[in-house]
Amino acid sequence: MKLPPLVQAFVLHFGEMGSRWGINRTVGQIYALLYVSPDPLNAEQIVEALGVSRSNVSMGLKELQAWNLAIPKHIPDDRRDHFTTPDDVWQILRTLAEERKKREVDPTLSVLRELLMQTPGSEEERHAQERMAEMHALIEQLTTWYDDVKRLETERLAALLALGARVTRLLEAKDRVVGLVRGKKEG
Amino acid sequence: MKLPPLVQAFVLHFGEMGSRWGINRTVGQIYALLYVSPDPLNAEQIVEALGVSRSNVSMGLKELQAWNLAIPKHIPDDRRDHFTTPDDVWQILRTLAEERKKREVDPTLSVLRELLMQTPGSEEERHAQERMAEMHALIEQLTTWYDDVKRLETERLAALLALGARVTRLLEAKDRVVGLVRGKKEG
DNA sequence: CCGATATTTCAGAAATTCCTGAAATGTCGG
DNA sequence: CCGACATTTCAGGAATTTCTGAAATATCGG
Repeated sequence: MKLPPLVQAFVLHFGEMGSRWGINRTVGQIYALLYVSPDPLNAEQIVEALGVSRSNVSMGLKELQAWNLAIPKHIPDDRRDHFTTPDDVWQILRTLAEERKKREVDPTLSVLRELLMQTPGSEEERHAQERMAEMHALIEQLTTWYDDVKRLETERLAALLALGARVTRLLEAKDRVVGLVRGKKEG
Repeated sequence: MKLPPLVQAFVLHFGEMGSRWGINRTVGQIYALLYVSPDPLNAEQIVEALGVSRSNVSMGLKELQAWNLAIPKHIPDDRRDHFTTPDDVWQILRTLAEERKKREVDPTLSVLRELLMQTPGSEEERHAQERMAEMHALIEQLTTWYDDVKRLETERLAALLALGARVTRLLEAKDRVVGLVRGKKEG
């Protein structure tokens, strides 16, 4: 691997973290490389930069495309496919959230739904189902919130994040106002 | 593995999902089993229920304890350790978020900070560092929000979730009110 | 301190995942 | 249709992770 030290450190880190993120080392490294690269890269360039096999790069790119984290970019007068990552980090965040939800949450949600349909055949099963219902309710609430929030434009989303827990103050303020208005009407 | 069908299906699912969640099959299965079990279980009972080796269960329990997802429960007049999962699903959510952040986000944040301190030695490195700065800023913003929100009591947190994207309406309403008040003062 | 029981450690076997090189397939200009 | 190049597929070897059984360690009542 021959890369500027800064880039190399970044790429190696993504390789190492790969296993924790549920991707393999090469995929992590390819992503990191594309992310910091000023221009789209073709497979051969990635092979040279990372020192891995051509076929490994091919598979890695395929996986990144499946995640929508690598996008092919056509370069005029060049037959080879070139790839970049989406450049807006907020878009990357959305993509990551969407894909992880799809892979890590949705299957469980669907299994839970299925199991909750069944009739328990014993007290033990009844209790288990109750616990599954709790888990199901929580996941439903989270995904509903997520489906809602993901539609916000980036600017609003950022504003919401910046506000953080202070939104609750706003909620309280709202409640007070509502209380006031009710008081007026009724009083 | 001899378990009621409902429980078995749940346990097997968690085992299968394990790899996507960054834990191994046995750990997933142990967690699932403890989660739906009405009473704390000891290692031997887990061995019987799952049909895996005693040592595997021992290691699995150790890992779950490191995640704060299995807690030892002393049963009077019994030397053996018994385990449960935290029973409040919201608490489980908090624990999961905290642990995943610690394992999957913090290391990257710290690497990014370090790399951003360095002086780029080329235009390529300068550009890379710029991209890293974008990523760093996003992660900082997310973790700041998270650190903020995680302190909320469950009830408020749930309220916030239930509100979803509608908080933005509240934000707009607030802006209007502020505008009104300003108008009054100034007019 | 002893014996009984519970738990942990750990080396190596088993299973899984990752990576490679070779061959197959695809795609383009001429 | 051919030749040149680009990409993908895939069998099997390499690396890593998971799991087991045996041995070591820990803990308790007596």
